[in-house]
Amino acid sequence: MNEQPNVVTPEGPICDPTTLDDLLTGSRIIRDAFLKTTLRFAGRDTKLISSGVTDPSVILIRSGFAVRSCTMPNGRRAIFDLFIPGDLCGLFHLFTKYPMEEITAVNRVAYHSLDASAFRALFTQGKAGLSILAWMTDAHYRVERLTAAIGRLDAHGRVCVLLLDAYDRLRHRKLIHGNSFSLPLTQEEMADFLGMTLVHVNRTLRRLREEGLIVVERQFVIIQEPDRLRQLVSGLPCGMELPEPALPAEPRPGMISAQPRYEAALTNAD
Amino acid sequence: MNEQPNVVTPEGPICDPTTLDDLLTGSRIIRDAFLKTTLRFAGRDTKLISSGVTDPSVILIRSGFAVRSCTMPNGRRAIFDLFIPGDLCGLFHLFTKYPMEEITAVNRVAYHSLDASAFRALFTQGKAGLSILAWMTDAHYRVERLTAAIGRLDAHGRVCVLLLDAYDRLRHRKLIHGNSFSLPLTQEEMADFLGMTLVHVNRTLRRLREEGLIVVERQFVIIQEPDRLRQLVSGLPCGMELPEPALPAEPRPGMISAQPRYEAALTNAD
DNA sequence: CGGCGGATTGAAGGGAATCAATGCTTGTGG
DNA sequence: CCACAAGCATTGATTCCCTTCAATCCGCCG
Repeated sequence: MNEQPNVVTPEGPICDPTTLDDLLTGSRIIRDAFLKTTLRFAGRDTKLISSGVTDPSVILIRSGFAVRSCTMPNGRRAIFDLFIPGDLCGLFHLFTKYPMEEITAVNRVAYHSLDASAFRALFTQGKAGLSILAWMTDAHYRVERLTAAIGRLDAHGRVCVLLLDAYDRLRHRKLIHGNSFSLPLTQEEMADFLGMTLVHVNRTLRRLREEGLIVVERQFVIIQEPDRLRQLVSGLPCGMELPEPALPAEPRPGMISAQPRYEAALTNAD
Repeated sequence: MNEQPNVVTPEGPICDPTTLDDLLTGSRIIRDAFLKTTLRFAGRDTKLISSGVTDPSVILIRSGFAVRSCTMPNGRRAIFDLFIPGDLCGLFHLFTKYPMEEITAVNRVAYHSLDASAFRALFTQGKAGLSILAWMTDAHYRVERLTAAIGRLDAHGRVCVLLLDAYDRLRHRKLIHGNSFSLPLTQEEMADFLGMTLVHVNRTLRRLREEGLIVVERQFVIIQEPDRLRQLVSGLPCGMELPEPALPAEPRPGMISAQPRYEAALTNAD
């Protein structure tokens, strides 16, 4: 039943170099299309895409965080994905006239948006289609990873997955460099993400702090033992670390200093 | 916090008619490409796509069931998706050289397969690309629905989701017509799907039977109160009911009788 | 007939939810 | 500048759903 040993994937799942190159090209086309649109802003808890809206659009996040979620009749909420700066969201609304899910800013968010038909047009432009596919694949892996975590890990493990994943994604996108970062999620939001309750998230965070694994204080996270964490959550499906074209540093001038400070990059705080 | 009433989506999320038409055209191209390849067979517990394999391919299921899953170091398994006849699987392996996940037959499965590069070629052929996108979207909705169920529903609700979804998908594909069908999953597999234990799946099934909602006996399911069930699990993200071209009825001659029997269609049993 | 995989059921324990109260920040208005 | 309220974080006590462990049963196949 457990015959297969931990097949450690060598450097993670990644396709061949030529395809990687195509993906980068495609992503540039997409990025440029978004950058031509005006930059918009949304405050905390604003819906970037509402549930039930007729013609949803696709969004490129420039700064800030957002989540994809839905609320059930009993009032409980389930969060499926966390979007960080540079992410494309709403890809899965391309064919749905009335999405059940919504995308909400957890933060002050700066973004560009393209309506579904304009985005579908992109699809036939050179390598852009391939890139869209890759973005969707990436998003899909994140949900699968989450599903596995919620279904087969206890509270301790789930919180580790959430924090470690955020850490890794922010690092991969070069939005942070050290071992700490700001994560503007309330404990209730973490709970909705991980299929737990606010109270239990709190207790679990305390335990993690006592164990010296991770410190979370206010909305500031310090990853103390990345390697031990990574070991704890091994075996879950993992993403692809797609190549990504850099975004022009910051939407608003004056925010970019010589060495980018992550607080500025992430939360648009002073 | 719970201000939005149950926005019942009128007839489910579906895009505009012209796009629907394009999708159907695209799906036909894809279907034909698969049908040109030889038909293969796989027995129960055979891996259609193994984890860690270098160049995974895409598969069209002709008959039988399969699951997408991964096994964690502690020996526990998580199942992410259930594939039924007519499904495309392995779409999310297009860019991953070493997938962590595997696709396993839960049944005797007949299928066609195309390797990743051949499938990627399809991508640029007319509307096929759009169709692939739609297939991925559909699969994505299923996992999100599962995530919400595991995270925010109790055992009772989760089992309902699993059985009702299987029922709806089989019906949508016209593989069954009545209110009963054969579902070749063991209780352990259901447990891995729903983030529960085998024992508790069993108890929950008993409770459902006692309540007169669903009867599951051996691998045969009878949906007794579809409407009450649907109400129980409302609020979850729901799929799109894509238009699909019909597949030629049965891979092996002699299995198709005047009125198709679901046992034959689903399990290849005599 | 014996063995095996799957299903079923019981008893006991634990992890997480629930209920409830208190503290801490932050922002707002007097 | 302070008071107050609102939202979030923290902690305790209790309950219960689900897991774990274990035994038995059933149908099937060699």
